[in-house]
Amino acid sequence: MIESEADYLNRYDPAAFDRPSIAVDLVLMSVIDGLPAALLVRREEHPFAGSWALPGGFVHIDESLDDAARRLLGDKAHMADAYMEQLYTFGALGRDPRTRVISVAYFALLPADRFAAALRADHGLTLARLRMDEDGNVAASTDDGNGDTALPLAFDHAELLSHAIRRLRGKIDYSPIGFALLPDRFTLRALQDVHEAILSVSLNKSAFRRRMLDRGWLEPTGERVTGSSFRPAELFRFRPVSS
Amino acid sequence: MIESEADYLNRYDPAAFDRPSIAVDLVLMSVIDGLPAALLVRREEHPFAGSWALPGGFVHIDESLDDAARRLLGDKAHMADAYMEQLYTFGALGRDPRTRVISVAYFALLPADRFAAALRADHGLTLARLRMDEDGNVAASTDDGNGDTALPLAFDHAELLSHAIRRLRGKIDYSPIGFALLPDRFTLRALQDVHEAILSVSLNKSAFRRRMLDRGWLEPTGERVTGSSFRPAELFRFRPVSS
DNA sequence: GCAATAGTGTCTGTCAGACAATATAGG
DNA sequence: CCTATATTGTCTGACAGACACTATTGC
Repeated sequence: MIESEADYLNRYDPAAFDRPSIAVDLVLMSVIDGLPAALLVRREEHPFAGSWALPGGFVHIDESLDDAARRLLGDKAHMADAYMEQLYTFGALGRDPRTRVISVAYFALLPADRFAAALRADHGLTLARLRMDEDGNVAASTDDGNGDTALPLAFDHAELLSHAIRRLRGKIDYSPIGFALLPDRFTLRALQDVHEAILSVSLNKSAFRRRMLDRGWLEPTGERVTGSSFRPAELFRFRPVSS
Repeated sequence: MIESEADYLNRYDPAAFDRPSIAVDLVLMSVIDGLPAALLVRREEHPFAGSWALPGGFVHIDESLDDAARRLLGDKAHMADAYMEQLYTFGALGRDPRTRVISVAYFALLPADRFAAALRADHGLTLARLRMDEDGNVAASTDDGNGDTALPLAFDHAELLSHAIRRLRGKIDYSPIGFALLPDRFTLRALQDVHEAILSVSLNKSAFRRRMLDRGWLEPTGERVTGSSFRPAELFRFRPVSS
């Protein structure tokens, strides 16, 4: 089809049209105490003052989306790298009441120890436990010492979290992304705990071991956990290539 | 974390920053003659003059991404509705040599007859056959009467097509999206042909029938194909709810 | 030996692939 | 009856869930 005149003008004089702002929001995830968790920031200003939001920021004109996500990972979570994947782009009209903002959501998977380090390094971050109900709705809460306190979520960020958990659930069984949630060396029980937390089901022990070992992703280190008062478990390492 | 001043200013004065343009590109797909197919537009101007591109356009300031995709479906493919899904957002720096454009790709699935109708209605559209090699690279070609002629693809649109085929491959076996590629009533053989074209493998006939019938998605109509000189196949209908 | 968890073995049901057998339309 | 495709039936191997059993550590 011949390009219409409107398209032609639009392409060659893009400044003639109002343009949305483009942001990247990060779902920084881990598994903490048997539950999926994410890092949130408390909003101090309107709109949604007092609610919690995902860390994010605008995309600069001279950086790719992936670069923007990596930059924000460093700025907000104080780490140089992590497993990261683009999730979905949110572009509804009223999602930010101030102005038109389209957000490209990324999610990053972090081992629990690096998650804890980010929380120590930046006291503006809050550790949120995530629970998804049968309808796919996600609620965030935090342990404030007296138990579980709900954290109201700003913007459409509950929806972003829901997408992140569903993506993770869909991929964890057939892709090696689960290993990004564990330290370098880990036991099969720790791996199973991560899978159970993400999927929110309990898995059969021997079937899980069989399946994981048959995948060819696990390399026995020969080392074992120390300090247990019972039979120590073997430590495994993730082996990236299976061919 | 307290919002940084830069973020604050950015949020409240977004015009102070250069902003990328936001486009939506459509991967309009079907299965034609046993191969996945897409509708392309020939580019008459630089850059990529003489190459083929996916139909697309800019997102207006007062419409959501989904609305923009639906609008373009009507403008470019002349149809009111189709199964449509957001695919991925492409934001590399040099992807459009003229200016910074971020493209949100959507894909739509169309039955072969509506695909053919779009081609008749709009002679600017070209039917492209898609072939994906082992590395996931997609090549487009067309049947110009003398056989298969390659169609060079503009921008990063080969990558968009690759994402579309991979998404389709990943979902067709466990979700009912395959039915969006078939007319209202269809035979099990036609359904199998669609699956084989998408997955680029040949499937076992009885196992396929068993699996599909067990899914609970198929409703026998009691009617049969007419005009065959052999045993006529039964026509089925897709039944959306399985509960 | 006891407690507690790691790790193994075996049975069974489900399901997909292979492939043979039967059914039915037009001619 | 013949041809060509539709449809069904059966065997078999792969694999996951259930669950019991064995192994090993500190005390």
